[in-house]
Formats: sequence, structure tokens, C-alpha cells
Amino acid sequence: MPYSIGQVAEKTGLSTYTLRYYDREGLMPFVGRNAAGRREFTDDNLDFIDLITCLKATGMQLSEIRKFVDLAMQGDATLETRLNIFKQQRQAVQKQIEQSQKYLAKLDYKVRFFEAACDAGCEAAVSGDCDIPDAPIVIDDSLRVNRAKVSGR
Amino acid sequence: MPYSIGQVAEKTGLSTYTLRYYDREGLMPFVGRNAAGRREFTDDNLDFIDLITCLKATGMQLSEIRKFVDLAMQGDATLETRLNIFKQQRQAVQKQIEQSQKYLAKLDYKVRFFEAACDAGCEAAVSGDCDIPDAPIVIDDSLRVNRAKVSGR
DNA sequence: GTTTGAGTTAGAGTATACTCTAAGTATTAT
DNA sequence: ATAATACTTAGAGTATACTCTAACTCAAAC
Repeated sequence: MPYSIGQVAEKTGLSTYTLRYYDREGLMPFVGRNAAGRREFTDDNLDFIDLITCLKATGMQLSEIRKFVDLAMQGDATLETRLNIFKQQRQAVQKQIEQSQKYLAKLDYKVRFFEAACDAGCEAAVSGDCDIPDAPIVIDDSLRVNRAKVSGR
Repeated sequence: MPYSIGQVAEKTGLSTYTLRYYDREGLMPFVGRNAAGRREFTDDNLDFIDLITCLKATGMQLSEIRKFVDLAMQGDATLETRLNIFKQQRQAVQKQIEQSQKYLAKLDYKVRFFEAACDAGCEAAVSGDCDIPDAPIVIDDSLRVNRAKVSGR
């Protein structure tokens, strides 16, 4: 039993607007139509939409995805080209993750910094170097604004 | 010695257009001007721009960053609010990394699948389940299109 | 049989983040 | 002194990816 566009919207989390837009942009040339001209999605189609979502979410533009879809429709002659696209995208995602981990370290530092600042009652009392993400955070107690007497000690 | 907008563009990789746009959008209320009305960036300013870049790159919209900047300009009274923003953003990045790792697994699977397909000469010979990212990939040799006699065996 | 709900298209509108142009001012090099 | 270069602003233009509207068709429920 094929799925209607509304059912696919539910399953994928994409709006029907988005699904039609993707179709218009040539991202879903494989989707069939019934006698009344309505789209009929198969389970295979859903898998392909998941792949589109993966490529999109990892930073590939719709125009690039379109090129990939065109290659896929050409069949086995484009196997190597498609392999290379996936190799490249995999590498891109690896780099993205590395970069995200750097940003995470920076945000970790900021959390520690602002925890110390909240503790001291002011930013001026806290020093440290955010460029070395796990650098020590030093509180100058002479600058402490004992806003809230902190528990312990 | 303060930096001109062009020097900051070089250092940060942001264009002068983008820097002025960010300034206009209220993301850099801390940047000073000289007698001629030109922007003068300090090293501290550069650090803050790096932070903006970090928040932006981890998915925060300029309008949200603007709110954070406004809080930062209000000083110590907003320490806790800012701490919470960083806690939240850190969590968001952790989730992003987890999601990216799932996408990476899917792409890994696709690479293995297309390597097998290239080897067999056609997609039809290859089966597997991409939803279980490291599922075994099986080649049906009876469907092999010996396009290029592959080395070995 | 007619209302309701979901689908269809073409095309307009929106959001976000730039990116550039034009007209002008200031600084530096020759 | 003048030419080149880098800055200033306001505001227009662009890219990407949706998101919605209007007018219409079709199928099922009452």
C-alpha cells in the first residue's frame, strides 16, 4: 500500500509544502502518481527521503542533492561517482564533528567561567583563558561581591 | 593598537560586509570609533567576535545572539541568565554531535554499500539494511556484472 | 447529492543572513 | 597636491529554503 503525501509528512516530519517543494526541485523524480494525479510513495521512496534528509542535515545544499538524485536515476553507470559523493560527505561530517567538539569545549569553558562568576557575584573577579578550553579559572576573592553567600565553607 | 574593520575581517574570516551587518544588528555594541568615525576593534572585541562565531556556528540565530549581547552589556545582574544560555547551548551541541554521529554511521554504510556495488558492477547485486548502519552487505554474485574484473581471487 | 477533507498546480510571500552599490570622507604614498 | 586605498552610511539586491494562498479536483461520509 502506497503512502499519500500527508502520511509521508507525518512519517518524515517534513511538511507537505516541503515535500512538494522537494519534488518540484527534482529531488523525488521516483515518486509515482495514481490515476487521479496524486503522489504515491513507496517504502523505498521513504528510504530515499531519509537519505535526502541525511545529506541535507549534514550540510549538502538542495542543488547538490539534486545532482546526486540525477546520478542515481541514471543507474549503474554512475556508481563510482555516487560512491565518491558519499566518501566526500562522510569526510565532511567527520570534520564537522571535530569542529563541533571544539565549540563544545569552548562552551564548557564558558559554563565553568559563568559558574565562577555567579559564585563571585561579578565577572571582574574571574580570570582565565578561553582559547585554551580547559584552562584553569581563577577567582580573585578581593573582587568578590558577596551577593549570595554561597553554601559551604 | 586597535584593529580596523579590514584587519578584523582578515583575522576572523568574516567579510567587512558581514562585520558591519553584525554591528548594525546590534551584535557589537562594544566596538569603539576613532575621531573620524571609523571602527576600532580591541583584542577583547576579537574574543567576543569569536564567541559570536561559536554561537552562530552551533546553530544560534543572530536574533538570539543579539539578546545575549544585550544581556552581556547589562553587566553582572545578568550573570545567571547568561550562564543558563551557555548551559543550554552546550546541551544543544552535545545533541548535534550525537545526531551527526548517526548520520556519519549512515554515510559509512552508504560508502560500504557503493564500494560493494562498484565491485559487483551493479546495485541490484547488493543488499543490506541501511537502517542498521553497520548491517552486513551481501553481494549476490549471480547478479554480478563483471564490468571490471576486480583484482584478487 | 452535497459537504468535508485531502490532494493538485502555479505562483506569490517570508525568513534569514548576508552581499553589494552608490555616494561620500579620510588617510597614506608619491 | 593628487591619486589610491580604506573606510563610512543607507538602502537595494541576492541566495537558500521554505511557506502559504488561490483556485481547483477528487474521494469518502452522511
